This record gives sequence, C-alpha cells and structure tokens, in this order.
Amino acid sequence: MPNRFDFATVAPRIYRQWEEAGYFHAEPDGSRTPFTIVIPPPNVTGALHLGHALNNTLQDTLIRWKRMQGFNVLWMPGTDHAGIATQAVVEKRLREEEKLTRHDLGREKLVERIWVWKDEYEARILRQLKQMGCSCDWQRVRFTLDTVCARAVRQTFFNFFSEGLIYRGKRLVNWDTFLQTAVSDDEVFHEAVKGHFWHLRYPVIDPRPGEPTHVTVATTRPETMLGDTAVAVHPDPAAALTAAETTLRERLATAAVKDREALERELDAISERRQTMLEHLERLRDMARDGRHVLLPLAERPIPLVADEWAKPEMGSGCVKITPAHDPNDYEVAKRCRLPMINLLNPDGTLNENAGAYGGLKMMAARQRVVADLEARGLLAAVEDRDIDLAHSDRSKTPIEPYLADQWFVRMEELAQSAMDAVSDGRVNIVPSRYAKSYLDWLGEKRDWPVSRQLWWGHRIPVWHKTVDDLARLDDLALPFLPRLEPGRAEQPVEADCGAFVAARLAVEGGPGSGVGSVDSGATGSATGSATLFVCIAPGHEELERAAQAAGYQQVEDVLDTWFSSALWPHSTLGWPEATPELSYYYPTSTLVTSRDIITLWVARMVLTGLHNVGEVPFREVYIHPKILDREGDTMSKSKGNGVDPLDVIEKFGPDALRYGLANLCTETQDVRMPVQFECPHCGALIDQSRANRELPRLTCGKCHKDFATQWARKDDDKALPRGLVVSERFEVSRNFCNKLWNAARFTLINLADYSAAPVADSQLALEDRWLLSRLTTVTGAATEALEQYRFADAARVLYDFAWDEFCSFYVEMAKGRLQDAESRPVAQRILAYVLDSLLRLLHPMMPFITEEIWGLLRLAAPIRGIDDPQPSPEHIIVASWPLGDRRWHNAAIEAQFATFQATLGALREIRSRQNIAPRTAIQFQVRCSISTATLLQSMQPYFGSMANAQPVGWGPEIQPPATAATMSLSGMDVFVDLTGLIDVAAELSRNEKEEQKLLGWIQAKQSKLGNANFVARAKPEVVAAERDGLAKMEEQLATVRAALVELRRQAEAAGGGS
RNA sequence: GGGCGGUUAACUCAGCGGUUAGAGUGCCACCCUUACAAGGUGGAGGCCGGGGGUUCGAAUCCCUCACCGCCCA
Repeated sequence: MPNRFDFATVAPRIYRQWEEAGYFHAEPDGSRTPFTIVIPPPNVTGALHLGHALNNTLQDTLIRWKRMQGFNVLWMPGTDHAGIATQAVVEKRLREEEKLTRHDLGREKLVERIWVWKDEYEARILRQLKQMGCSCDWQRVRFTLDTVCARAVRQTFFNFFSEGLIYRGKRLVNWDTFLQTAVSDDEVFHEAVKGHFWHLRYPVIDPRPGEPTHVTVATTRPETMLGDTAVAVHPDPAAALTAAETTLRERLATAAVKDREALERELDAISERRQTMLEHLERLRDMARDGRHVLLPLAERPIPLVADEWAKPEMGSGCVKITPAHDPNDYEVAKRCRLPMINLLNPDGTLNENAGAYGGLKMMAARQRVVADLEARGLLAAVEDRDIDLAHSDRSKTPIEPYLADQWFVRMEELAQSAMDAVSDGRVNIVPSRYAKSYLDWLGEKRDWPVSRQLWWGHRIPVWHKTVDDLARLDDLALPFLPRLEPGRAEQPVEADCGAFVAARLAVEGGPGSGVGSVDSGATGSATGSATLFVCIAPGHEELERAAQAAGYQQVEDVLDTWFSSALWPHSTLGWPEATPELSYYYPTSTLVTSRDIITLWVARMVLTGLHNVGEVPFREVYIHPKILDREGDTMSKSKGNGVDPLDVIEKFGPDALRYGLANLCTETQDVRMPVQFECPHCGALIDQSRANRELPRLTCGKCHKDFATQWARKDDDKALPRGLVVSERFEVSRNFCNKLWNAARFTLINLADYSAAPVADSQLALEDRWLLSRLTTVTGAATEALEQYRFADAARVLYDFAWDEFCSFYVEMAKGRLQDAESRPVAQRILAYVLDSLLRLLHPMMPFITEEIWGLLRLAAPIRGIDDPQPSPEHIIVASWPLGDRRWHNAAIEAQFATFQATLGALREIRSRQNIAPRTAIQFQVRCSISTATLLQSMQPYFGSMANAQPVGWGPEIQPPATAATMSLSGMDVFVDLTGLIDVAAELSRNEKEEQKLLGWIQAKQSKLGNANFVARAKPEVVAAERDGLAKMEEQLATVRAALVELRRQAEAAGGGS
C-alpha cells in the first residue's frame, strides 16, 4: 500500500465501478421513501468554476448521505440553454473568427452553430461533474431545450394563454443596439461617463400677456427631443418645495457634521427658488391646466404642457421634457397623462422616419445636428458638463437604449400570491431563513413577468398571428378550427372539440382613445383600426400549425425567457405534463441547493409554476449556500476572468480534497473569500491572482522568469506554452487531511494481517477503547445533526477533529503498543477496524473516492466488522448504511478520565520542550493527585513511556516534589519531573514566574467576581459554585508554583554563589 | 434611498449570554520516533471595528457611528 493516495488513477476507476453497478440510477419504488434533488442546471455558456463546484459538492454530499440512510435517492442532472448568454458568445465568436453577423447566417444556421457549442460545453460540464464525483442519475440527463422540456414549456405557455395569464403589450425594454435584442435588467451594468446637460428652450404657442414666451427644459440626450410629446410641470410647486424642505430639515437634524454644510446649501437654494421661480412655475402649471401648448422645435409640432409630479420644482428649470418611448420615467408620465408615444429608433440604433430630417442618422450624429440646429435658432440656453450614469449591455458592452417594443407578459397577481403563501405557511422552507424576506419582498411587488426575448436561441413562442387593417374584414382572420369572430370581443371562444389545444385572443388597435393600443383594451365597437388574432396551439398538433400557416398566419418570432423553461425544471425533468411514475413518486422534490442571486429569478418562479402546473410545491426545502469570492471580494465569474476551474484543483489536490475544502468553508455567512494563485508550470512557484493579471493570456513567473499560458490563451504562441493551474492554498488543509486519513488507514491495514472477527465483551475493553467509542457516538450524532441543518462546515470540522486529534493522535498511538502484545492485539484490531469503518462512512458523503478506496482495502483485510455483533461489510461504501451512533457507548465519566490523562501527557511534553530535553532522553516524573486519579493514571502507565518517553515513579496525595524538579500545576494535580543533572534553572524560573503572574491575575478576577454580592445573589448557583471551585483549584496551583519558585531561587543562588 | 450581510490572531474562518476567546494556514524552536515531514512536539501572536446601553456577567443581546460587500429602486 503506497503512503500517498493516488487519486489520479484510483478516482476514475472507482467512479466507473459506481456507475457500472448502477448505484446512481433511481427507479420509483413504493417500499422506500424518496429523496430527490434537481440540479440547478448549469449554463452551457461555459465551463464550471468553483462556485458551481461548491453547489454540486453540497448536493452530492446530501445525496450520498441520504442514500446511505436508505432513501430512494434521485439526483436529476441537466444543463440550461441560457438564451442570450449562449447566443452572445457564439455570435461573438462568429464576428471574431469569421467576421459574420447572425443576419449573415440566418436563424436556422445560427441555431445550428449554437447547438454545436452546446454539445461541446454540455459534455465538458458533465465531465467536470463526474470528475468531482457527483452521483447524478446520468440516465436521466435533461437539457432545458430538449424535447421533453420543450413540451412542458409549450404546455405551460398554452395553459397560461388559455387562462388569460398571458398578454402582449408595449414596454420599454433595455435595447442592445449592437446585438439588436432586448436584454434583461440583470444583464445591464451602469457606468459613469462624461457627458453634458443641455438646456433647451421651447417656444410657447401664442403667449398671453404676462406669460413666458419660452419654457426651458434640460436633458443629457438632446436628440430625444424629437420624440417629445409633452412638457411637464409640477401640479403644486409650492407644496413640492415645502415637502423637499421638510425632508432636508429632517435629514439635517440627524446628519453627521460633515454633511451639514451641503444640506444647508440645498435648503438655501430652495428658499431662493421660492423667491425667484415659484410664481413662474405656478403660471406654467395654470397654463398646463388650461390645455396650452408649446411648439416642439425642429419637429415643429405642438405639444401640450401637462401637470405631473415627475417634474421637480427644486431641480433645474422645474420643467421636464417628456419622451415616453425613450425614458422609463417619461413612459410612466405618458401613461398617467394619456400622452402619445413616439418611437424614434430603428432596431439597429439609427433614427427612424419619426425623426423627420434626422432619420437614418446614428444617435450621436443626430445629437450633434440637433444641438447645432437648436443653437442656430437661438433655442439652446446653456450647456453644462456632467457625469452621466449610463446603462451598458453586459453582453456587448455598448450603451443601452430604452426602446418601446411589443413584449409578452405573464400576469403575476395570483401566481405570485400562491408562491408567497407557500413560503409564508411553511410548505417551502428557506434556509437560512433570512432569505425568505427577499423572496417575499420581490414577489410582493407582483410585477408582471416579461417573457419574450428577441433572440433565436430558445423556445419559440407557440403563437401564430395574422392582422387585418380593417375591422370590417375580420372574416379574413377565420381559421377552419375557429368559429366566426365577433367584433368587439377581445377574447374569442373556440370550438369545443379543439378547445383543449387551441386558444385565441383578438387584439384591436387604433380605436378611439387608445394612443397606443393595448392588447387587452381591444373591446371597442369602432369599425376603424386594425385587428390581430393571436392563436396559441398546444404541443403535439402540428396539423393545426400547418392549417394556420396555410391561412396566412405567422409564428411569433420571439423566444421565451430562459427562466421560463428553468422555472419548470423540477416537474419538466420528471416528465410533466405526462403523468409519469417518476412525477408521482419523486415530486415534490426534497431540497433545492442554490445560491442567493437567483432566489427571485429562479426559485420563486419554480414555486409558482410548480403550484400552477402540478398543484404542489416543487421542493420542501431550499438551502442557500455562500458565494465564493476572490481575494478582492469579487464574485467568481467567467466574464471577470477570476473563475477557477475545479479540474485544476482536482489535478493538484484531488477530488476529495476539493470537496472537503469546499464543504469546510460552507458556513452560514453569505460569502467566503478564496484567494487563488497561478501555479508556475516550470518551477511550481505560486503567483497571486489579482485584478491586474487575472485576464491575461500569458504570465511571467517571478521566480524562474519563464512564461506560461493561462485559461485565456487564444493565440497560437500563447497556447503553445505550458498552462499554469489556478489553485488555492486553502485546499492544502484538505489535501493534508486526505493524507492523514490515508495513512491512518494504512497503519490500521498493516496491522490487520491476522485479523479475526468476534464480538468484543465490555470486560475486554481498555479505557481508551471506551473513550474512543464514546467519542465516536458523540461525533456521529454531531455530524448527522450538522448535515440535517445544512451546517456543512460544522460536519466537516467535527469529523476532522475526531479523525486527526482523537483517532490518529491518541488512539492509533496507544494501539501501537497493544498490537505488539498477542493477548491485547485482537481487541485493538477489532476496535481499530470498527472505528475506521465508521469514520469512513461518516466521511464518505464529503470524500467519496478515498473512503471508497480504503473501504475496499479494509474489506479485504477485515471482511466482517463490529463490536457486539460483527457483520459482513457491504461491497461498496456508497451503499453502506449511515452510522446511527450507539448511545450505549456514550460515557461522560470515561471522557473526563481520558481528559485527565491527556492533560498529564501534555504537561510532560511541555516540560520536555521548555527544558529542551532531547526526545531520546528519558525522564522520570511524579504526580501529586487524588487516589482515584492515581488509579486512573496507573492504568495508563505504558503510554507515558511511548508517547512522552517519561517513566512514572510515583503518584498519589503524598507525593513531594524532588529537589531538582520542573513543575506543572494543573487543575487538581501537580506534575513533577525530576531533572537532576538536566535542569535549566533559568528556563524553569522564567516559566514559573510567568505562571505565577497568570494565576495571580485569574485569582484576582475570580475573587472580585465572588466578592460581588450581586453576582453571588443573581447568578445561577451552579455558575457560582463553579467559580468557587475554580478559585480553590487555582489557589492550590499557585501554592505549588510558589513552592517550586522558592526551590528554584535557592538553587539559582547556590549556583551563582558557587561560580 | 430601502433591505440583507460582514468587520475576531499576519491570512482564511469558527464561537453568538457564563470560567482564562478557538481552529487551519503562516511564523519561531526542537524532532526524519517503523502510518503519515502533505508528519510530530512545544511556543509566540487578539483593547473580538469605534462609542453608548441592558445584565451579576457581553465577542455574543439592544442602540449608534464608521468602513466593506450583496440585492432592490
């Protein structure tokens, strides 16, 4: 047996054995209770990093633990198509490598390319999971865009549509003009850029005497003025100023000194405005109420003055231009004031025909022209420099344009409420519980869910549509499977025989009073305007799709938000909408393990779709684990370049070390820091990863000065260099632990050559056997409880401490002697085999490979193991039972006795060290202690020799210190080491003086505590008693130390006098 | 602006009302002792972010300030 665990060759072999034995595969089985986890499907955009490794390690730990507990365990694996992210990386490649856009390729070809990408990364991701040891049921792998998931998506959309939960409407979206798609809010980042604040003057139409001739508005984007449809002024400027003043005063009252000046300046500014501007603003307000207009320059359009609270009298001119189609706030104003909305943009970011003479220009070019033209007309009042917070697309890094577009929405009112109820009433339990708040807060807003994306990679919306320009010609919309349409009805009934798979909605636009048609306000009796019929067809009815197409219907181009398909993941992967045995057995799943940033986007939506589709929550528990940050505190991500490939860590430290290390940092905090290093492939030097170097394709080693490649190497000459791994020193702890476990097993196995199984009677057990079994019971309970509460770090620590500090440092050391003795050898062997067996089981969920390998070797050496009733070993630990912890072994008295032994041993070792006595030099010692302690120590006599090279020469209450001794005074006993001829008096003096001072400090603290009448009267009696007891013991120790000091000083003096 | 975390040894983190605040790494000293030098033994190293308060007793509970991070607007 080698003295290192060779994970590189062993782990793949073991994984293959597990797979071939079918341990990962699950089938419904009514005789057992299911335990199910669905994997948070990783994006096929790229490879997994340490954050994923943590997520999946925790899942596998739970899965393996529950499998050992006898549950019918299913871990459902799969990946996510990640619509925009994946399409964006493939498009980026297309541009970089072939100088092509997606339009050059066309929809079908682009999607083909993305499938190729998906196949590559899906394979890579699954390989990573397998190398980490994940015991997923690989026969059930799903992909959010595969046929099973697609059917669930279509059925869900269809049901929503039929129930009126889907609607189509205008909405301002974040438009990426480069990629020509809407991106979601979480794909947008904000960055300050240098810009200007232009003050524009709009002439008032036919000003009356006393009225202003112009209104001034300010903007950072002057070209948008072409789309203005109003100028707003506050409906009650005086009240607004007062309100602003009140707020400022309140803040001033509590403000820190350094902030006061600024606040006071603001207050002064407001009171000045009251003097200079209020009257003007009130006049404008009155004009607005009068229905007066200003003339929008350049466009030469009259636009109304309106009164709306969005205008802030305390800021700027107090008036604000309203561009509803290009600003979210203005959009809200337009809805309130029923203003028209003028879209100025083409999808590619150029201005459209609504911009008149400026049509066809890019935004920036239009801006220059508009400003110049306004200036030429004397309508540019001022220009200020200003930093502008500008939204950028995370995908293309270009500025976002707010853009008014038709989008599809899911109504959230009832769905959100159902998901809130599930958490509020405990059907879904979120751990740690604080995360329930953000879940409830977010759902509580009940904002409708925009589900359409202008992408090609995703589930295409299963709706076909056709438009007629004249409401009198509604018959043109007729379909063979739909009845005649009735004008004026937005919702159309469908024939009974296809009602289960066709749903239709009529949208009417351009009726009176609807500046911009809202689909659902279609109920108008007007015969003018256009009408569009939207027909949603359930999955599996291609003949109806063909019929619709034959009648001139076209399918909606948009695809669904990726989260729409991942929202169905827990039930779609189990076969819904089919009533599969898997669905009825494994749903609801048991636990979802995920990270906090997708509680709203994903977890909440899974709950509401699960309730809607299946009528049951998707999981009972949600465990939110910490996020891994780098040394700078940044979250790991591919885009930042700080993602660490778990395979790098596995290559250097092994899969068990990776897993144990991750579990070990999984505390209840929200983040954990993980500084990582590049490892030079030439000399092994470690180079800290930083913001400066983390995205470089090549680095130069500071030690050997040779270059090496990183994961970012793209150019051929970079890729030709050897690649440096990215690793973290934090895994050394766990690598060392693996090594310790391996060698403890190695020792045990070496000594099991002549092992025989037999029940061990209580009377055969030594003190250390009882102690170890007691500790094992305690630790088994603690580890189980920690896992039950998702306290992975606690479980890891408890097992580490037991394995290292108790099993290895004490039990194995003590067993060495017993194994030499033919009579005591069999019992020691049996205990060793049994405890190692239990320890392996307890560690298996976190460290599956090494425990399985040792298990196999142990099974060869000791195929039958146990204390009371030895049993044959299961073939593989993965299916061995989880230890229950035998309460019979728990024995606090034994543990206390053992602690006394440990303390005595510690005292001897410390004296050896401080007296600098060579390990080979034997020492003699005595212990002054009670009779019972003496009896106890007597039984441990041989261990003082083997573990501290110390021979006892006496113990009991009557012991007196030898003349030349080193002393250690412990609670309840004094240890004396005879140092005749060895003693370093100075070292001993200094040590004892230090001890004296320390004891004096403690004694003083205790005395004053006990002298406090309040303490004695109010504290719990056992606390007071413990304090008294402690004080007494310390006083005894002090006496011993002082006696030792007297003797030492005498010797020092004698020695000094003699020289 | 609102919400949620965090601040403990040089580093990464435990401890969350009760004796003298812990672990691993790093550092220092000694030791290749037959499972393990990826090891052993011992040691040094902390105004538990600042300030108030509650309590017999606070790293721990409450208030407040500062700084850091995340989420939402």
